[in-house]
Parts: sequence; structure tokens; C-alpha cells
Amino acid sequence: MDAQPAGTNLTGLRDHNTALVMGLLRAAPRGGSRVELAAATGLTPQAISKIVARLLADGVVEETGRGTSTGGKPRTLLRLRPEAGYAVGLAVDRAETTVVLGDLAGVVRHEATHPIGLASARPERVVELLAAEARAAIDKTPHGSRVLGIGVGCRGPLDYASGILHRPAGLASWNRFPLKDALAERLDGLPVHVDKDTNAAALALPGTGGTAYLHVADGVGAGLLLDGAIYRGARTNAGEFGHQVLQLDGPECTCGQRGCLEALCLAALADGDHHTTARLLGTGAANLVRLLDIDRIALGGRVVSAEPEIYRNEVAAQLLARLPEPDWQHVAVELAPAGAASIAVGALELVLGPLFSTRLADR
Amino acid sequence: MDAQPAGTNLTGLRDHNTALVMGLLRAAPRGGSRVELAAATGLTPQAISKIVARLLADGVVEETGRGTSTGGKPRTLLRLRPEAGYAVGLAVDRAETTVVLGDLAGVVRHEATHPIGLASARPERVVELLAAEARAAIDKTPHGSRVLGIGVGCRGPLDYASGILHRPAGLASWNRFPLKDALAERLDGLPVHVDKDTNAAALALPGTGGTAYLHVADGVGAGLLLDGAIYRGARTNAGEFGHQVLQLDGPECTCGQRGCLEALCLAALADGDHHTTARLLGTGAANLVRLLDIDRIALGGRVVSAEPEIYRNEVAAQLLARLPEPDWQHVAVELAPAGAASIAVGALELVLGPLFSTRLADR
DNA sequence: CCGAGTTAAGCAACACTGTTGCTTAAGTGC
DNA sequence: GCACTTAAGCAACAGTGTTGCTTAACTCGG
Repeated sequence: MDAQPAGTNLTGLRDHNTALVMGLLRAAPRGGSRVELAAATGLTPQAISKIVARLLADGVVEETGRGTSTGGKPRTLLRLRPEAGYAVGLAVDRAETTVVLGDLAGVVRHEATHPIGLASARPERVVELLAAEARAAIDKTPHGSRVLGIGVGCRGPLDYASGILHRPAGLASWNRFPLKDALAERLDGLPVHVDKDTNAAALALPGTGGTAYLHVADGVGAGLLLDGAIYRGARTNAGEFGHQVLQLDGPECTCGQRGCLEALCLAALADGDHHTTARLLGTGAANLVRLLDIDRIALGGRVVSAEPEIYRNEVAAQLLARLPEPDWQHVAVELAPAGAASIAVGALELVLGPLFSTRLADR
Repeated sequence: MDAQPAGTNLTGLRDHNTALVMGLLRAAPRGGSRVELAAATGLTPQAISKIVARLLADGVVEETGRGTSTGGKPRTLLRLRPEAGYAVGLAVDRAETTVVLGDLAGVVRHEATHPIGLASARPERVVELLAAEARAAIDKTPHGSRVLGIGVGCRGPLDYASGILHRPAGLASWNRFPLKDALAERLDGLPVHVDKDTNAAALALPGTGGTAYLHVADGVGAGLLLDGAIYRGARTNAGEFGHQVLQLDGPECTCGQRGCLEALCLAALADGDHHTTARLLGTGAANLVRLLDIDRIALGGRVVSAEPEIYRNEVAAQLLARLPEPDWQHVAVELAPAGAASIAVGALELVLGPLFSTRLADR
């Protein structure tokens, strides 16, 4: 008789509804009103008034004027006060790091790239430099600002809960390195979240719902947004999209199998054949859509950025050809914003996301 | 500004905690105590006492004696009163239907199989017969019992929310048939849930957490239990495990692709080659494990039941060979209980499950 | 121009949740 | 037999969203 699920008390109830309201306001950049919030949450207008009053007192929300009347008193427009909180997002690659400072609304206030990466030095030294970069970003905020935490996107495998890396390819010295705790220690206990770069990139996508982000660079990976949240799996290592076998008797892959999607793609890329690579990616995507019934696919990564239209068109074409009912099973294929900055923006979301939605049993 | 997520009030809070307590008691067949419930939920003992008092008054829970003392007053043992509620589970196949009557604890009180299936007659007539079978099962309950609802497991595709079938293979007359509403209408509005047979089979598995149930019979499908709940996807049609492409230039499949796992398996089965079929299944399972980081796989379906040990051993062997770190990524491979009864038991769970856990934003 | 109608938002009292502080019940162990 | 320990209940409480009503602010028709 023990389990994860926790009971909830009045504090939890309040926090849940408050997060819900904040989330709705964030999703409405033009500003929402109390009435709309009441309709969207199912709570009474009076309850919303109380919640909003607390948020106004905390300086998290502000009134920005009046909407147009619909026959009576016009609605008072509300919006998040972006400067009520800041977060730092890091995209740590092998050779360089992109740092982003974002406000509560997720808008990037500052961005920089530095030649510090996982392969730059010993882990302890790299962490020191990363912490310094994070501090520098924090120093850009107005004096006395609330800093909510730091999100880091880097290559996996890693354990999300503990923030410990697990044998990252070609980076033996990082094996079992507690990146999360090491960073937190050097930043006075500021909350730190470390996730795979593919998950961070998926979080940077606009919109919500079910989406698979497919990443093609040195390898082929995926970030899965299922029911609006990153799906991580039992050992927080889900998303190994590239090592699905597509050709039983195919070429050997570094992972030990034969005919992995990644091995096939990299072989085609060696010939500069983006069309074949895209077709293979589309085939893998079709497998994924059928298994998970996902209705949106986003493509990103260095390779995709080289020939974005080829990838978008070819993947869309493969899905159309391979799914028996393209109208019922329609899948939107999009290009994700290019570059490491979007990973850093997604890392921000690791910090900000929990403020805007709670599952109400998370604590 | 609109979305699914609903705000929660005191009623929702109470229902959430109540369901949590009931769920913990169900999971502890030997009986739990108030103290244990408090520890497991994080609520205060007093709050648990109040919740338990309500459940005792409702007759849903009963005290069954005292536990052993640990130095002080012994704990009062509590357990669910199984006869506090009943549900009916139907496993509807092409040619026959298994009906199960289960109590609140999920124990089967009555079971029967009838030669009525989707292909037996026109849909309207079949629904009439199914409703009659459900009524017959309900009549086995003591007079005045509370009947909670009916769960149905049948072949897909179908829409879980509306309970409408969508072009089931070889059953054209059932296309777009509103099975859920038709059954509910003939059963005086009793709650009805209709889900794919593979999802029902997954729900029948003991234990919780992340599990993939792989089903091999006429076709190859899967039911995905992610984070303890059935994952259904955007159009509630997730689990199309059999139509993943494993061999790009393989034989043609009925779905229009080439080299689907299902096509390869069926070809091997035509030769009676269970070893090859099992090996292919294991390859597909490895793809799935890498994508979803699942730590438990259950095997079922008519074909598996014919040679269960071959399938278990071969799938386990494939996973061991194909996952680079068998200790970190250990996957338990089990055999699911055989037969249609287990699908019917899982269908029960469609009704009972929501009583024992709520996501607290489901309404 | 003005009053009726409409819509938004606040005030006050309320119902009901889990919490807190204390008491009572029912065992163990020296 | 008494001190100690653990379980469970009682009573008062803090704080949530709800209900009923009032006030604010705008539209519209005559």
C-alpha cells in the first residue's frame, strides 16, 4: 500500500485552479477577461474574481483596459505581467551553448551563444562555466526580479528526475555525471531541470496537444508530446525514434541492430541524398503515427534545416500514402523553428510549464 | 480561450481523494488501515477518518477486524465491500460474445459465452441480443444491487468517446454504427463504455505502470498502458502496432504498405513457423520499447496461446539482444491470461477504473 | 437625452473540504 | 499495575469555491 498518487487538500486545489487561470491567460496574448476564464475553467465568475484578485495582488497579472461591450458592461482585460518572473534556458551541445533569458510569458529577453560545450573540458569545469553563463543571464534582469529556475536541454540518455547523464555517446567523462545537482549547487539551490534536447525542442513548439517532434542531426531522435505533456517513459528515456528497425537485413547500426532508421538515413546522407532520407523519415513517422495516433508532426535539426521543404513535403507525402484514411487520420506536418535557440526556449518551458498547469497529484 | 482542462471545486477535490482511498483499498486485498491510507495519500489521519466514515455509511467499505499491534492500539482493518456495486463486461468477437459479471473488487461472479458476434446478424439485431445478455448478467446480482455500467471490448477501429465503430475490417454493415448509444438506449441509459479489445486486454493485466500488451490473432495489435492509464491518442485509435514497417521491400500488406510486421508474421504463420513469428514480434517490441521506454510487455491472443513459451522466450531474447543495456533497460516479458474472458474482465475495468482514480480535470 | 435592458464584477453569507489541537480507546512491555 | 505507544474520534478552525444579491458600466430604443 504505497504509490505515487497523492491526496489533495485545499492548498492543492487552489494551486491547481490558479495555474489553470495563468495558463489560460498565457495562451491568450491579447488578454482574457474574468468571464472568459470562468467559462473556460467551469468555475463561477466569483471564484475567478477571487483568484484574479490574488494574482493582481501578487503582481503576476495586470488589468490592461476594457474590451468591447457586447450589450452591457465591457469586460476588463487581463494579462500576465511578463516581468513578474524570469527563467534561464540553456541548450548545451557538444561544442557550444546557447543561453536564453525568458520572462514569465516565455518571451526571450536576452540570447547569447558561447563556445562552451560538453566536449570543451572536464565536466566540473564545464558546469562551472555554464553556471557563470546562467548567472550572467540572470544579471540582465531588473534588480529584485524573481528568478524561477533554470532549464537545460542536452543530449541524452539521461534520467530526468535525477538529472544524471547516462553514457552519452562519445562523452565518456560525463557518464553518471549529476548535471542537475552540480548546477543547482553552483547556483545557490535555484531549481534546475535537465532534459533531453529533443524534449526541449518539442516543448518549444507553439500550440498544444499530441505532437511528435522528429530531430535529424548527428542522429535521429524524437520528443513526444502526448496529451499536452512530454512523455518520458519508465526510465525517462522515451523517444529513441532513430533506432527502430525498418529493414531487417539492412546495414549495421552503431547500436548493434541492422537496418535502423538512423543507419539508413545516415547512409543516404553520406551520399547527400536528402530525398531518400526524407522518405525514410516519413516511413518511420507513419509507424509512429499508427502506434500513437498522433495528429501533428514537427521536423527539426541541422539536417532538416538544410533542406526544409524537401523534408516537409516528403514526410507529408509518405504519411498520405501510408495511412489508409488520410481524411480521418489527417496529420499536420510542420517545420520546427531552426537552431539551438529553440532548444533553449524549450528548456525555459521546463521551468515555466509547471506554473501553468498542474496534474494535481504532482505534490 | 477555451480548452479541455476544467477547474476543480470542493466536490471535485472530495471525489478525487475518495477515489484515491478506494483505489488504495482495492490494491490491498488483505485490507488496509486508516493510518496506511494517510501515509499513502499524504492526507492527515483525520481527513482519512472522515473519508472512510463516508464510505462506511455508503456501504462501500467495511471494517473487518483488527491488525496486529505495533506497540499500541492495533489498526482497524478496512476493505472494499465487493457487493457494493457490480459491472458487466462484454468481449464481442466476430462470432461469439463472452459476458462477465464482476463486483466492485473486480472479482468475476458469473461468466458465459454465447454464439452471438458482430457477424451474426444485422447490427441492430446484434445489439438487441447483446443487451439481453447484459440484462441476464445483471439479473444474477442480488435484488437491489447497484449496477455501475457496462464495458464492451470489440475490434477497432472505433472512437472511444462516442463509441462509434469506424470501418471494422470485413464488417461493412458496422461502419459508423453507434454501438455505445445503441446499447445504452436498450439498457435504460446505463453507462456504457466501448473500447478496442486490445485496450480491454491491457486493462485486465494485474499491476499498474507502463505496459504494452501485444496481441496476435487475426491481426497484430497493441494496447498501451502509459503512466497507468490506457493511452488512446488523438482519434482514440492508438495501438496500431502491427502495421509498422519492418522490411521496406517486404511483401504487400492488406493496409497498402509493404513489409508490415503483421504481413511478415502472417506469412510465417502460414508456414506454421511460430519461431519466426515470435522473433518478428520481438523486433517490433524492441522498436516500441525504444520509442516509449516501456518496462513491461505482455503477450496474448489466440496465436500466442498456441505456443506461449515460444513467444515469451523469443520476445525476451530479442529484447535482450536489441537493447544496448539490458540491465538499465530491463523489460519484463509476461504472458497475459488467455481467452476472451480476459478481454471481458478488462471491459469491466472500463467501468470500474474511473471509480478508483481520477485525474481531477476529467469533468 | 434618458430610462430600460444587459452584461461584468464585487460583497456578504454560506457549505463543505481538509487541518489542528486535544481527548479517548486499546493495545505492549517492564 | 503503571508508563508508554499507537489508533481513532471530537470540536474548533482556516480557507476553498458557491450562492444570492447589489453595484458598475455600457447599449439601445424612443
